[in-house]
Amino acid sequence: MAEEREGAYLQIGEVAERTGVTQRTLRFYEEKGLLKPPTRMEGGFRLYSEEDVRRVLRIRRLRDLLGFTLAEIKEMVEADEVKMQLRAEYRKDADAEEKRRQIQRAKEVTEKQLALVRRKMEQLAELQRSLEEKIATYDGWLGELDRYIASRAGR
Amino acid sequence: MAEEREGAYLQIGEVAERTGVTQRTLRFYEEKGLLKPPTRMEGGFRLYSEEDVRRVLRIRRLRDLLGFTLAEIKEMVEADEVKMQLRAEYRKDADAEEKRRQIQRAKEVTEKQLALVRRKMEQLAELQRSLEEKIATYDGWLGELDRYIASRAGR
DNA sequence: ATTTACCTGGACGTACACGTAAGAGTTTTG
DNA sequence: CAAAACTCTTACGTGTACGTCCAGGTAAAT
Repeated sequence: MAEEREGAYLQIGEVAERTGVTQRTLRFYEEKGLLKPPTRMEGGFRLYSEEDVRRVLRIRRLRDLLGFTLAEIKEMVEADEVKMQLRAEYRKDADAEEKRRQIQRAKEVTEKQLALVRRKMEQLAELQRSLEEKIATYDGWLGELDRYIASRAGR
Repeated sequence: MAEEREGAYLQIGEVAERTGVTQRTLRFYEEKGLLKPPTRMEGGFRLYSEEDVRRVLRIRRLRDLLGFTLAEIKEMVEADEVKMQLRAEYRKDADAEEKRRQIQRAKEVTEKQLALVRRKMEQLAELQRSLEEKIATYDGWLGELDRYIASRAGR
């Protein structure tokens, strides 16, 4: 097996294990632009960082639990890239007006996502309420039935 | 064109229009058991009820906004069927123990759905929080930038 | 009665998100 | 250094959720 914890760089197999996705999925995400091409060994093996692992986990959460498509997730990931980019050159102060426009754009994208998330939460809350109501109905029925069964047995 | 509002029975075209899905999708849902086979005219044309329309809308909400798969939605719809069924013969009292088991089962299914919904809501809340934080960061940057730009203009 | 709009089942096509297999190369281990 | 374990690219396959097209039957309006 591969050496353990070599400087914090992980091969695709270990990333797959840690994130619970297959190697195919990792290559697929790279192909689709969801993961930036990782560094490689001389032989061509991919070397991932812990940051990459976190990103994969985030992608899966957005997909599995929240039902976003990979296209939507890609947008979000790209918005993150912009943020990192801006943060990195924040001090370098190249053309303040241009930077302002970029930030404004990134903010608008984020606000759209937020609006979407809020809509989803409202819908989920409604669904939650109706499910709780349903369970209450079942409990009521069960109680009645149990009383009925008990009364029959008692006779 | 077809007659307007004939006794509250709708043809597939009108249901499609009202629900925003295609006729193909309606037939597909029927094929997959998400919609019970509707009544037909002598000629074979499907006749839907308002109840059917509501069900379609519910299916779409579960799919589009909450990201459930049709298989999951089918389970939910079937649980509803059971509930309707039970409600209908609630008074008829045939075998109380058997009915108890059915209700218990339906309740368990509903509880699983509820647990899933709660997990999704937690994740969404977390995402919401991080998005709000991101926007705050952008706002901070914008404020700084604007002050900088103003100070430059003032000089 | 005929046009016109609508519907039917069946079959093939498609976009998304990967799965799986093949054959060859690379790295690690004994 | 050779076997074992891992990874590489390429390419075709799969399940889901429909879209699209077809030939032909049905319904409503003129």
